[in-house]
Amino acid sequence: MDSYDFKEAEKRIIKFWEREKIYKFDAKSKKKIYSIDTPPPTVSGKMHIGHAFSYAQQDFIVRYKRMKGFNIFYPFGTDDNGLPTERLVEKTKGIRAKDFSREEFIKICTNFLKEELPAFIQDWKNIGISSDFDIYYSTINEHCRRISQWSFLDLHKKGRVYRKDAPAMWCPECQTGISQVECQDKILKSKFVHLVFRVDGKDIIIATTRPELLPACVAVFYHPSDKRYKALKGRMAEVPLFKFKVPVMEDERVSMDKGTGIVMCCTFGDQTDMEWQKAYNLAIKEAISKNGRMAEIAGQYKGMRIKEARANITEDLKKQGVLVKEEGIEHAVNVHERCGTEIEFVKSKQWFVRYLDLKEKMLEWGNELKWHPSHMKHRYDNWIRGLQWDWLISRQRYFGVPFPVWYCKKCNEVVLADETQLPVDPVKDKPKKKCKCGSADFEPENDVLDTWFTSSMTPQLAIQLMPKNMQESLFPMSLRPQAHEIITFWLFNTVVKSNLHYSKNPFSDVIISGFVTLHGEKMAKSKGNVIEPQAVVEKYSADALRFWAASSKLGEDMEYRENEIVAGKKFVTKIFNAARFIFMNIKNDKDKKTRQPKKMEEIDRLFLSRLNEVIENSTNAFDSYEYSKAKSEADYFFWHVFCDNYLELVKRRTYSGTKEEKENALYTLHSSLLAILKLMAPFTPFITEELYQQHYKNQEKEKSIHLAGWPEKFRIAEKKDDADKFNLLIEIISKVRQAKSEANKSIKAEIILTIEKETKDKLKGIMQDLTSVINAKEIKEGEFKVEFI
RNA sequence: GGGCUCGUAGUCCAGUGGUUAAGACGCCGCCUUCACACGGCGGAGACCCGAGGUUCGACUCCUCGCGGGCCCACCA
Repeated sequence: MDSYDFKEAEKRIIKFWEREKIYKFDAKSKKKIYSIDTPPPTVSGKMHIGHAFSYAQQDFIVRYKRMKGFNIFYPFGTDDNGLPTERLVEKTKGIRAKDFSREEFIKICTNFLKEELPAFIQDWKNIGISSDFDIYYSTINEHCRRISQWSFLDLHKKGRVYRKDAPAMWCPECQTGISQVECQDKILKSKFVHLVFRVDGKDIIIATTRPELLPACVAVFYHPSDKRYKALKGRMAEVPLFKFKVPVMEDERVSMDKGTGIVMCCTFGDQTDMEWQKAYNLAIKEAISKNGRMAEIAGQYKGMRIKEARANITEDLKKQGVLVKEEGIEHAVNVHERCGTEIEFVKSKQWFVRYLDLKEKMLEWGNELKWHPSHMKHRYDNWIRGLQWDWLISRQRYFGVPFPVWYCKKCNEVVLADETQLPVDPVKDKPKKKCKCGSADFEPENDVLDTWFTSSMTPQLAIQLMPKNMQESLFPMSLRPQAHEIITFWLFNTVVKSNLHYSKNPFSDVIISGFVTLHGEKMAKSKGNVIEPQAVVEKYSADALRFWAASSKLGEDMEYRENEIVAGKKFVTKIFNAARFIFMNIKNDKDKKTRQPKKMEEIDRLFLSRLNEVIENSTNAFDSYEYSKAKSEADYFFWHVFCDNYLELVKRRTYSGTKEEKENALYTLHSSLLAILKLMAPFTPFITEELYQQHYKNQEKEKSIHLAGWPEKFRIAEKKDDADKFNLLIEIISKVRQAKSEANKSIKAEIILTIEKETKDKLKGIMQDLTSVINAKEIKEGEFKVEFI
């Protein structure tokens, strides 16, 4: 074969891996298990380059562990119960979720996924991810709904979930509660109005952009160190227009330089308002109701839309002379990304997971994990320290895992589903028993669970696909690989859930990958700066893509440059050609010398000694998750030691050496190439598999290089000054090449070389190799000199 | 505003309390019987973001800046 056709080969090799079940988890094996809590990618389109980058990085580790002899449990799931999938379906099908019943919409989504998923998952296969794709879950399927609902029931049993009235983000236009991901920042024009509040007959001026919230005002705040208002502490302020009185209080959350430095607090104004309500146990007043209109307490403004009320109230404030100043401003507000409407906080009944009391324990759980890189733990800690609320898990969406809950119409009692009937859809199904009060008339819970509530169960989602007797040995898992921006969501929630359910951490090690940037920014569809990995694979091969991904350390973001991928492609070509040279000289199995010769040539010994160093360094690097170091060790050795020097040194013997010399050379070439292939197999699984299949399969036990053992050091007699001797040889070769280049001579030009006697003595045993590689007619003693003939 | 992180040749990145600061891409020059021109060899190219400090000595440790990024918070 003259050249390597990666397009043909990679397709063929993927099929080979699938057919031979190379990556199958062996449930019967006695080998030690290494299990991975694989991130389930969100189904919202195609695999993007960031996916390719981080999944390749976790795959390096997994492939290494597999070669190290572990029984690998590497499942694959897709996260498709969330809003992104819902949105994708709506977009692709041109429909709107709210026009369907939940059951209908779920059916549409499920069918859609059934069609789209194989192509979606194929992208992961195409970049050589070595998951056992038969261990598969989809976070919306029955299996996952059952586990997610079980989780809810279990937490309920443990007293960890509760339902209560709480402010929720609400879109008055769409009339639905929304989650944080549905919010968007938008710069809007607004008016800052300065209003007069009266305190003990004195006027104080308060600025606000929301005069329509005046009827919900419950207090006014200033900063404790603000001397202007210090005297007012504990007094009552009279709210303009509405004429009721609220206390003047101090709190550090006020910024002295904003507005007039004194602010009104309305229970559902914004986040801070709600914090104050909670902190000082202030009254709860609702100015805006769910339909987006003014509520009862707005008096004459009741029933008006928000903007209408704002205009009317502003007008009336002016009339009464209590509006002293009006200034136009621009500020960022949260809007509903679908309709652009400003988000309100509205009181409604929501389910929560109670966990604020566990902050100390959460920090301990984090300490018990082994973080790679270690600084990523700070993000976890920092998030916990800043936690202010219990986990709100209800979402007013359609496509998601329903709460396994009904409410008794007669006595309002919460009725839970029975574990045996999971998964349930309360809208469609009925409780197994009557309510305690005897009634059988139930109201279903319409909300669905936060998608993180389900994805925080990924270890169980995967493990429970296995036979019961296996499950215990798979949990906790060995490794959680993921990206850093979701430490506070996915990782945190998984750790919490696992500890609440099972009183232990879900995994022991965590590896955090960075992401791909373009011009310094994270690649994202919304920024329009995406590179499609599919196109990269098509043009340069999956090996090249992975080779590039291996050049960045864990946790480091990397700037995308197409040129870097070229280096990977060159590596593939180079190793193919190096193998071609070797096997040009080894025509058949008879020529293969797999046993180490009794009397080894000095140059071979020196070379293998150097290779041993690489094997050791590479292994150590992998053991501490430093795959990029492992890769550069092997890559450097292959290119600069093996190809640039050793192959040239050994040519004399392979072309014109004695039988013994030749056999010795071929042994070293044959066995060192295998070691190099193995060292590179985690990174470039395709070309290494191809060469293994072509040249090594017959003599090796395993049917794939990826099942073959990780290379062991060669058993040779190593001496202290081996490295010095080898480096000295290479240094001289390099100096001769330099001289030839400067003289514009061919690299093969014949020369007479002069070197110091001392140097010559040091190179005892390898002078003949030196002579041939530089094509010297003679090597003299004296000051270093290169003469052309 | 808070936390974390990064800042090394035109570009992407290695790296260590004392090195001739590594490699790759790009650039320039030379080299074609004998694995590879999808190549080889050689070369040019870096006051290691800035200012202080610790030290006999810092690109490497500390402090403060400046700049990029991510997450969180804020958005009266």
